[in-house]
Amino acid sequence: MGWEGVRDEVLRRIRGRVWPPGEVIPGEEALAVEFGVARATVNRALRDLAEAGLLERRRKAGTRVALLPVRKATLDISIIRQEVEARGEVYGHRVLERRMEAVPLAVALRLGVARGARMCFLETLHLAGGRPFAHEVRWLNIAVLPGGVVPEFDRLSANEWLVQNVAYATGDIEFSAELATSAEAAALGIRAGEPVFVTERATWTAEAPITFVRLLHGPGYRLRTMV
Amino acid sequence: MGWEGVRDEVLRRIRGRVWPPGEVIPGEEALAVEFGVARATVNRALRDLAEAGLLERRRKAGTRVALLPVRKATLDISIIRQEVEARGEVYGHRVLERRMEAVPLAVALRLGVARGARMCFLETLHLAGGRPFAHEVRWLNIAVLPGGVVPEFDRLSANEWLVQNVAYATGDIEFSAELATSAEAAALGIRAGEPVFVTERATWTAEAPITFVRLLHGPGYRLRTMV
DNA sequence: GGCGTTATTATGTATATACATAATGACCTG
DNA sequence: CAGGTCATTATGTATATACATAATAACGCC
Repeated sequence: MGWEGVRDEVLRRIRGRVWPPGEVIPGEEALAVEFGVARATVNRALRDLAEAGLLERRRKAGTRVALLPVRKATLDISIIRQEVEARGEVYGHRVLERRMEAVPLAVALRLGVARGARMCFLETLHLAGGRPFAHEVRWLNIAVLPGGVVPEFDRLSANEWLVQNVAYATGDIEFSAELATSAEAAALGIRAGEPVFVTERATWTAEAPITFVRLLHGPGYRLRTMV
Repeated sequence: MGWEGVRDEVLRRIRGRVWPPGEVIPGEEALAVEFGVARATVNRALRDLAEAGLLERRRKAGTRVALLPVRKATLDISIIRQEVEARGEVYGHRVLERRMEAVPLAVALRLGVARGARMCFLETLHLAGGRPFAHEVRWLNIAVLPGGVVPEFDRLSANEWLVQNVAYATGDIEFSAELATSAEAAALGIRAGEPVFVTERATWTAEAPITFVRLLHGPGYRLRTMV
């Protein structure tokens, strides 16, 4: 039995309430003997379940089944083109606006730059099968662009361009529900006052902020994940 | 240097484009020699980065920096009470409805039960500091309840009760933006036509479907995650 | 009994070694 | 040269062993 086998058997016992929530399960050594594997193999299996939030492990105290399991769902944050193509539709995008602009206060706070700092403002419409799929508003720190030159983004979307040309970065993401403004509705081809699914994402490296994006998906859009 | 040290150094090289996207990085053996650690230690570090979506690993082909990194953001799916208490507010909940009902077609499809199957219908309001926080509509398979008896859910919310009394389960989650109906708006204390953040979650075990929940958060609610 | 110190213990990590597995690329054959 | 076969190779996993670490439990002192 490999580590996945051990994991599945432990999972079965948790689900089957052989080991109910809150209960301390046998130690790695004991399980290794029971399953006839090395302790390292048991460790790998239990570590995996702990990372998934089903077990809580503490040195000396042992391993117990999580009382209130904070399940961890993993979202795949993909590039919009991938998302559209995964639906079997043809991807396209149009740059609506592209200029230098002082960032709004909210964006400045989110990215940690001085208020009034000048960044590249981009407004883009992403298309799926020729129809509006998502409306994007983005502020981009030109300091991180190689050579300080802002590309046209007419062939490659800013998202994709950044992924391929700027260092891998960390960031945070916020999802919310809002009402489309009339301008946003017009861009997305929906009526004003219809609900939009908003994704806001701030990205930065250790050295500098990179970009803040606000992405709007029209009614019917669903973000899916498995637990 | 431990495995986290190796991971951080590799991450630094990826971010610093020492190893640009698409490039094959040195093999585990070579890195182990360079860093002065065992191959298992390098393996642990690279595996971690691969799980995060930054590296792509294939036997024989080697390890390369992801060209289009599908970043994996982990959402912590917690119990609503925890979420409210994490905001420093007092949690409460009220059961609005509780009856047996034939499931709507959409729910039947989502849970994989026969259309028209009878399940327990629950309508609940979650409160934060006495004010409406989320509106919950739930269908619950009574077959999975120990003894087939439906609890009152007046002390413990259905969510929490299920976590503690029914086997750990798998499921899927969908997030979307919708407009509140007048009934929903009334329950949440908002105006009809305001946008709501919708979380729909289906849960089941290998044996049977457990529950389908539709959770509505009013305007201002934000789902946050880090990448 | 209260409180700080120490011993114990389960998990965490590191290592060398060995073999398994999958995918590539070279080779061989028709 | 096409196409299938096989050797090669990097990662994947398993193992025994050793030591590190954190947290508890036991101890002993005042």
